[in-house]
Amino acid sequence: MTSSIVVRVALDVPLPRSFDYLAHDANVEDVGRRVCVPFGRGEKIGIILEVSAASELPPEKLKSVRAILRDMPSFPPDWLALAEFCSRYYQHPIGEVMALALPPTLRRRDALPHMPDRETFHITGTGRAALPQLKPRSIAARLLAALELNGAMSRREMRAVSASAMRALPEILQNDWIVATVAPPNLKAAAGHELLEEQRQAVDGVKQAFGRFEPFLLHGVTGSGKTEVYLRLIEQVLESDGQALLLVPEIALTPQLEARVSNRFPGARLVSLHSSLADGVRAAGFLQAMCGEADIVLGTRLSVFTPLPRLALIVVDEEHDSSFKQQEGMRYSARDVAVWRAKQRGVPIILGSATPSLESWAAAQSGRYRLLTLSGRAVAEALPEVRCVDVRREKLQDGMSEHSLRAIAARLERGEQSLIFLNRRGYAPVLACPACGWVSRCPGCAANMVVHLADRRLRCHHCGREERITAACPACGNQDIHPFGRGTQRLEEALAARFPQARIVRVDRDSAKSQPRWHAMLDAIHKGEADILVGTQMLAKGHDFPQLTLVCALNADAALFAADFRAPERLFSQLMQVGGRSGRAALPGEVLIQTQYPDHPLYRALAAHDYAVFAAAQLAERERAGFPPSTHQAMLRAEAPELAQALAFLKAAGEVGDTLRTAEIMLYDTVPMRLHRLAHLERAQLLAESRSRPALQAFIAQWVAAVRGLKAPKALRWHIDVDPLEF
DNA sequence: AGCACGCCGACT
DNA sequence: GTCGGCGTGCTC
Repeated sequence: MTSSIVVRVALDVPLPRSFDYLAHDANVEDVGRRVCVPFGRGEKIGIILEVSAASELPPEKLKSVRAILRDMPSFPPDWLALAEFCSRYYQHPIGEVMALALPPTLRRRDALPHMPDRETFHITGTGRAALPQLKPRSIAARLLAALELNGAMSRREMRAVSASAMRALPEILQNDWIVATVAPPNLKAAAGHELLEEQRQAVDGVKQAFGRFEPFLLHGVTGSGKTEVYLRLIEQVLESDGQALLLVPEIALTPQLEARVSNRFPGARLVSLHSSLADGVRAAGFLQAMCGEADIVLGTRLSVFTPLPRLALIVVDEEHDSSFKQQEGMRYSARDVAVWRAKQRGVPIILGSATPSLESWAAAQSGRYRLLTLSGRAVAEALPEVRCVDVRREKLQDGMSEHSLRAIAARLERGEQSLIFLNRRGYAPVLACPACGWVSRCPGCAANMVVHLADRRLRCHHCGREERITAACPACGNQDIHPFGRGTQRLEEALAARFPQARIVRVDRDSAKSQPRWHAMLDAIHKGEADILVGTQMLAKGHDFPQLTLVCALNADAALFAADFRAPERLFSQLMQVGGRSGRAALPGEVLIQTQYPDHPLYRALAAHDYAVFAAAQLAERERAGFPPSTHQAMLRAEAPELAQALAFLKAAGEVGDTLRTAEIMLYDTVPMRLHRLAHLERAQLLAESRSRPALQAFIAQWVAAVRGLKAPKALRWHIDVDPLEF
């Protein structure tokens, strides 16, 4: 009997299992290594999960690995465990989880990216002694001579001596003619702001938790100095030779924060990671972090999967932001994964927000997270005054109340900026024919196509379809068709007509299409080259405009009575954020909310700047209605060309679910999604819910396994969304 | 997901 | 008589 070595390999295929291969030369060191294996008729790169003596499968079924890729270190056990946790928790195949966690370059058999050049080389005594004996024109001789002359050189400088220097390098190093040294990074921080008492307490609180797991919720309004708290703690982490992971919601926000971090720690090795990076850069950053050569990793949700051997602190900034939740493939929440990871690694984690997610807030209320509060604005400014403008009895002018218009006019006179917040881009939400009732429906989606008058096009904001606007009604030929409703473009037009002297800047996804344009706009606003800003929530995030003293919110009410139970939470957060833009400098700010419900508790809480009151009311309501966080949910969704197909599949899934569920599990009826058709696919969903997370986890594991066995039309797609955000 | 094999319609 | 439709089954 011959002894065999078997490796268990995770492969990027949508199958909920791993694959065994024979590997004669594998050893335990290879766990976590990349491996090239034959699969079907092709070959794939996978990751070795386990090395063992035997397989469950009969030996004749096993193929042999092509090669174990030993060109980089193995992924560490904690990284493998993280992937396995995600696979289990989100019911997603392990190979796909790992593929998603890796930068694309490492999923292929590509050459590894060039790492930053931090080594410097010096000639040794042996080298000096050997130099006269070498052929003078040889590469080795020229390199040694250059090193003798210059003292120390980097790889790049050595390449300048001879293009083939790198080929000669291994031999020269082998002979001890030269030594490589890596200059230690300078981890000294530049001076920060003076801390307020609350900031100091927050910093001290987290400091005491270094070296063990403790989750903190850092609650502080815009301008209260959360970032300074993070920076102080990162400073501490760097001093004790740790790595810090800083997660942020969006790329658009990253450059600002990145600049602030790198200015603060000019000598630290900062890696910034997000999906729009070039493959090589991303892989290099990932490897640097993995080799412990990066001190700070700053990135969007995907960077939660970066291996960090010296991890000492995790920060999730704007933790309530929905962009931490991936909305396709494995629908993970980077915030939740980060908390798990902090626990796994025994490090503190800070979730920071002015308007925490109700999940995090509830955790802080129950004592599971420790609450740290920054109640004042660090720069000693008053919070803006928030007022409701009752529009019930008023005839609005272009969607604006008299009061709002006068407030804008007053700002114009004083040379201050106003911001009009309307969370609806385009010119008008729909084009319609009053004669025959035709409306600009999207043929692929259960939605209207939005009028974009600037380029005379209709656009579906869901699937991206575009059409030219015709002069006459496509149904009846009537020449008199109109845009109905109001978007930012129309608002901009109306304001321009009303305030011809004002410089108006519109900020939405259309006007700030490209990164350079977006930055140019921000810059212009900053320099005071704009009087009125019109925009969507794009304006709400992370930018302060010193001359801005007025924010008007239009059309906020829609979210008050929306079907989605999270709509009020989002509205509160949005208004709080956009309101926070105003009055940050010496000028007091004012926020006007145009509403039909001036006494609504949400607006009252907002006017009082009282998130806690709002959150308590919402949590009570959620508890009453049995919504998260008092319950836990998992959503099974299906999409197919025909709604009946999606419904039938989910109905079958519901029936197997009923046979598997315990009394702790509630299975709802299958229903079409609110946007029931998207890009020609009909979509439906089925909700599973439980007060017990373990019970729900146990149930969905069985359920998904059973659903995988269900037969479905070829064109039908389905997925499970654990802890869904969207309904 | 790919990619095979496998049985029934309109084409050189 | 074949090229090809996508149904179903497998991948260590």
